Parts: sequence; C-alpha cells; structure tokens
Amino acid sequence: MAKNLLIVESPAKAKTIEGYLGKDFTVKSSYGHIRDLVKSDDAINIASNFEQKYEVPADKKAIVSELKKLAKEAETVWLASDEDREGEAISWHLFETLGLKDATTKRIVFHEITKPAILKAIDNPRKIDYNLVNAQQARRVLDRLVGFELSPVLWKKVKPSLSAGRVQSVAVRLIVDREREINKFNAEAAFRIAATFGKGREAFKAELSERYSKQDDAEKFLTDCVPATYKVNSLDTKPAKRSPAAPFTTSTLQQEASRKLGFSVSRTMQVAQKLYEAGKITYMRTDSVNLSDTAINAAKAQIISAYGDQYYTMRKYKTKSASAQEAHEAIRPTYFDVHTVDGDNSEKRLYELIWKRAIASQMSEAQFEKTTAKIGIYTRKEELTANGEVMKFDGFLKVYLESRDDEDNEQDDDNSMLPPLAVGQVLTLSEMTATERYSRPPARYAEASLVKKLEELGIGRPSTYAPTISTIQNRGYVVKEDRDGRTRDFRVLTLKGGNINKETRTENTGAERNKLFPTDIGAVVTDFLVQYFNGIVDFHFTADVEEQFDKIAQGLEEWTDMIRKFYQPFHIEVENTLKVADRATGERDLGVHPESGKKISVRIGRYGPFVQVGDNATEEGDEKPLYASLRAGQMIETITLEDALELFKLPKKIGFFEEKDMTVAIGKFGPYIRHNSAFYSLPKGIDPLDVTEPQAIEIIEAKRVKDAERLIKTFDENPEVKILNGRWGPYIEFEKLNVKIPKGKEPLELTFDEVKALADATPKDVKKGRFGKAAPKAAAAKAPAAKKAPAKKAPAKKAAPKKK
DNA sequence: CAGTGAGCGAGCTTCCGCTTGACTT
Repeated sequence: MAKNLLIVESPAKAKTIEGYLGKDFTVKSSYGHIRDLVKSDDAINIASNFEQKYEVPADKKAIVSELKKLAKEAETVWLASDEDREGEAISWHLFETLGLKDATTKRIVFHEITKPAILKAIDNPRKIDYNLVNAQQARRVLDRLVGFELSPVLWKKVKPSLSAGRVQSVAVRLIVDREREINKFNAEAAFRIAATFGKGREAFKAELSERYSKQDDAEKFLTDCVPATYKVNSLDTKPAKRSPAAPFTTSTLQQEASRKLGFSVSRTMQVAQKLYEAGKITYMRTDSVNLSDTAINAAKAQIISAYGDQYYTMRKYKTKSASAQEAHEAIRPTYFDVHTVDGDNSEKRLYELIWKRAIASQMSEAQFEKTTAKIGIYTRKEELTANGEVMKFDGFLKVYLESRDDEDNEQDDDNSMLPPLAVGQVLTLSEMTATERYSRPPARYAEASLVKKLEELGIGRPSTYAPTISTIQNRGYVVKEDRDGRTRDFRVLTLKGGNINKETRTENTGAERNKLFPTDIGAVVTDFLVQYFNGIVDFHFTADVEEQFDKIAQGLEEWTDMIRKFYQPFHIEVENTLKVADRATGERDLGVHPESGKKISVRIGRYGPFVQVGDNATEEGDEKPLYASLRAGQMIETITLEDALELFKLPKKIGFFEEKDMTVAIGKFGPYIRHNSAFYSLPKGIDPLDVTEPQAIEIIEAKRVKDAERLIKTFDENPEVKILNGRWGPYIEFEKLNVKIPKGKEPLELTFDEVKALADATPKDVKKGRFGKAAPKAAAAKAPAAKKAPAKKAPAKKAAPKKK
C-alpha cells in the first residue's frame, strides 16, 4: 500500500498528478464536495448560532467510504483541493468526514497542474485555513437562508414550486429589466449621408458626421451637392495597433463559442469537459487568465518555430474581475504542439478555438496605418470623412486569418483601403445617398451575454453559469427562442448623375435568434421581489456580501456575526411580507369590450396568462365570463386590447369535409386545421382568420399525398399501423405512438408481431418525452426490481391496456 | 396543437457550488 494518499477534486486531475508522483502516492478524487447541508428546513439551527447539519448525499457514499479506507491505510493524507473558498471547505469536510488526524494530514495547494508546481506544493504543506472555511460556511448558509425562506413566500404569494435565490433572481431581473427598456425605447430616425467617390478598384466611401432628422434638410444637402466639386482638404496618417485578447476563462469561452460556433452555454461546457477528460485542455471552469511558465514557454517555442521570432511577445494577463478566485490556470491546450484533436466535429472546432486564442495571447500586436481624409464640398461648409486602414504587420492576427472566412463574417466597411490620395486632389463623385436610419434599442440578452453581465456583477461562479441559465428557463421565468421582427419603411434619397431620386424601402427590424425573453411569471416574480426584497435582488448585493466574506477569510470578522446581521432584518421582511402582501397575479385592465361594454383584463392563472371578458360569476345564474390563453410571445404587460380580442376569434369552424367539421386554431407550433382528430399545419403566409373551406380541403389533401409518399409499409393485421420515412429515418406509427426502429433492423423486413413488441416496449405515459422528470424515477425503480418477481409484473401491466 | 380560470386541502416544491456519470428519445 502506498504511503501517501493525495486527494484532489477532479478525477482527470488525479490521473495526471499520479503520473508525476510515482508509486509512493495514491492519488484519488473527491468528485467535488462530499457533504452538504441536509435537505430539510432544520439544516441550520438559527437559535444555536447558525449551527449546521451536514450529510453525505447518497451518490457520494461510495466515494467517501473508499477514501475512508485508503486514508486509514496511508501514513500521510495530502488534501489537495483547489486553493479557493470552496476548495478549502472541501478539504475541511474531508478532514471531518474521513476522521483524519492533524499530525498525519497535510494541506497543499497549486494553481497549475505541472510537475514542478506539484512538487513545490508538496515541499510546502500547510494546515487547513479555518478562516477561509468559515467564509465558505457563511456563503453556504446565506444562500440556503435566502433560497429557503424566499421560495416559500413565492409559493404562497405567486405560484407553487417557484424559486428565488441570490443568483437566479438577479439573472431573471436583468432580463426583465432589459425587456422593459426595449419596450420603452423610442426609435428615432435620422438621415445619414454617404458618398462614393471614384470607380472600380479606386472607389471608396466617405461619410458626413452630421445627421439630419428632417428629410428636408437631407434633401437640401443633396441638392446643394448637385453642382458641387470635391477636393481632398487634408490627409492624416497615423500608426495604430491591436493587441490580442487574454486566453479563455469559462465566461469568455462561452461567449466566443456562442458567437463563432453557435454553441449554447451548456453545449460549450459539455464539449470542453470531453476535451479536458481526454487530456487535451486544462480545466474548463476557471476565472483566471493566467498561464503557467511551462505553458508560456511551450507557446513561445510553437510561435517561433511556426511563424518566426518577430511574432512572439511574452504577455502576462491580469484578471480584471474583483470576485475572481484564480484557483486554476486559464483554459489552454495541454500541449501547444497539438494543433487538432480527434473526436467529433464540435470537439475539433472548440479545441481549435482554444488553441488559437491561447497561442495568439502570446503573439505580437498587429500594426496598422490609419488614414483619415477630409473632403471639402465646394457648395457647403461641411466636410466628408473617409477612413482607411492598411495592415503593416499581422502579428497575432495571423492565427485568426487562417480560418477567417468561415468563422468571422463581420466586415467593417469603414476600415477598408483607400486609394492613394493627395491634398488638393479633385475627386469625382459617383453617388451620394441620404439614408434614413433608426436608432437601436439595447440588445436582448443571449445566454452568453447574460453570463458576461453576471460575471461583471460578480454574481455566480464558473461552475454555475451554465446551470443558472438552465434553472431560470426550467422555472419558466425566461424562454430562449427566435422571434420574427416587423417590417418598417425607411426613406432613401440618391444623388446620381445630377438627379435626386427618392424612394421608400422596407427593412426587417427586431428579429431575434436564440435570445432570452422574460415570461409573465418572470416579470411578476421580479416585481414582487423588487417590491418586498429589494436588498436581495439589488445588483450589488453579491458584491457587498463578498466583501464581508473576504473579511471573514482574513480573520477580521466572525462569520456568525455577519450572518446574524444579515438574517435578523431579512427574516423580519419575510414575516412581514407573508402578512401584508397580496397575491401577485400581474393583473392588468385592458379596458372594456367595444360592443358589449364588458370589462377586459389579463392576469396569470393556473394554466398561465389569460384574458378574461366580463366579471366573475358570483351568484347562481350570473353570466359566466369568457377566457382565452395568451399566445407565445404575448405578455400581460404589453398586450393590446385589439390583440386580446383577436384571441377570441379562434378556434373557428371553417366548414365540412368528409362529414366532419374543420376548425382552424393557433397552437404551440403555429396555426393549424383540425379535422377528424388530425392536425394539419397551415402553410406560412395564410392568415388563419381568412382560411376558406376549399383552401382547407386542399391543405388536408396535400398533406395526405405527402404522407403517402413517406409510407414504406403497412400491415394486413392492422391497416392503421404504418412504417414511415421521417426526418431522422424510418419510424413506426402505432396508435398515435411514434416508435423508433432499433439499429440493425431493416424496416421492410419487420413483421407485425415485431412491430407490436417494439410498440409495447415504448413507454406510453412519457408524453412526447423530452428528457423529463420520469428518468430518475425509472432509475430508482430499476434497482430493487432487478431482483425477482416484481420485474416480470411491470411489463405485463404496461402491455395490458394497449390491447384494446 | 382541446378549454380551462372559484375555493378547499394534503403533501410536494426551494438555494449555490464543487464534481461526474447514467439516464432518455
């Protein structure tokens, strides 16, 4: 048995370190935290100085008992969890749970997984830092108190199962606030003047810095320019440079992978995890931009051999964010001489991105020559400005240039090249335009830009960015989706060949892809929290408590004092809110019905937001109000009276076909026709309110023809059972159930009995199965069922109801 | 991809951070 047991947090890290240390060391991993507060409400005893009740969760039991056994056998246990608040606490929990002894336990830390760093750490052991542990306890207890006192308030005052917390509630608030800014925003239009001089290769653009809000002024300018001549008044050339960005942290990797590869935040982390486990990159959950000396030297060798000396500049980066804990290196390739990796396409692309960013971070700056030409107009006092940029030395941009075409299509016209010009030179105008341009509202958050904002505010940690984004979507506070824009007109005046031409063009505005939108519930919960718990959802709350955690970590403050000071007023607020706050439904009056004069209002109900026409029926015989659910994209706070009334026009009967009604309605996936319990989606461009009977019949028949084309096979035993060609290959349609055909089965050769068996094996109760909550239950049921009799019962039960 | 929406009541939900698998269509 090895004399030494060394424990780190991650198994991949353990493997690497084991290779550095030889056979005197057994290196194991704790898989993160091994203990947590018990799930129940008595986890923290407030009366007894916030004493905590911890437990080892079920999925950590096995690893804890293994570590316990190894620790007993070892002479020395080395606690090598990360050097930050959480890492120190992990070491402490290990110490307590494994029953370690002070004399035979050593705490070591390193910021990078390199052999010299590990050896140096082993030469410099220390004791567990209890101040740091206390700071973590304060963090943990505060989050539990906030989360588990606030959430129940929402259950009572808004809706069951909702949640609130220090991090998620601010994330939602950011999105709600931004949506309101966008709604409030008034776009202002102004005319922008642009001129093109010269022809062909010599052509270049110049712009006027002034904007005209009135068309008359823009037109006057163009009219004045009709007889004008143009001359270069001045030329100014000066050098400019651009420096590379720091190597990736979790947050910048998520942003860049989103922009350049279109990855969601969680996809980025999944792919990065694979690369990390394969030993291709360093740890992917980090807030540090630091590179180890080993890495800097490896990058240097790579840059000099591939591009030459002049491309290398040693750079050390400093983290800007105050909340960073820097327990790891920046994200970088483990080996800089590995330019590509095996694996699927996304792994290759993400690795390439990481490699380029890390290499570029040690390269020379790019140098440019920027030229500004001021162009005089004989008939006006204003000058036009043309900008040109010439690259003198590519520097770090060399690394990006290689694959620029497919990953970077943002071309800034402003900085294209200028032809050779001289002061006093007379220019020939080929065209001048005055284009009406609208100011743009603030941008909606996408996943990655929300992470960026949270990081700036110091809220959340690298390991929680992706889960936080999922939580606020799972709770229904926020949806990620595409939305169509609206068309709007803009005017363009063009001066060409001495004539001014006026036209109106249209553009699409406000279209969004993969953006985060608040839901009504998100808005109502945010308003509620802002009203009653402003301190918690304040954007500076985390930064403020972090400051106090730091004081605790430095031994300047007692953690229980800090928590007490926070908790006492907070708890009073909770009690008070429970007493005084009304139920929050987001109710808003839209006015009265134009014909009947009945009251029209919107609010959140049991099944989501809806419109109500007429008052509640209070007595027997009262007329009942009408209801209609809001559609995707509609919100209580922005819906208009007209849109609300539209909701009552559908579903609508549009005629008869084959002795059955046809109705048209709008569902989750857009407008559709319902006929004989089947759905037929309406082709784009047809207004569901205008669909005629013959049109509907045509749509139904067209869908049938298409389905017939997809048909592969039917069965004599039951003509309703079909094998069809779907988007992802052939599948079986069995009594409204879509059944996947297992790999290796030829669909044409399947017999009816085989098909039936496949259908019976497909769970029917998992509706339209997304990876839902059914999964953990099935897993839990599996273990005991595997033993004997009950195992046979389950499938028999399932098959029975399907027979009829 | 329906239409639904009052109030009652049992028993459930919930936080943030640190780690990976083991599930599902």
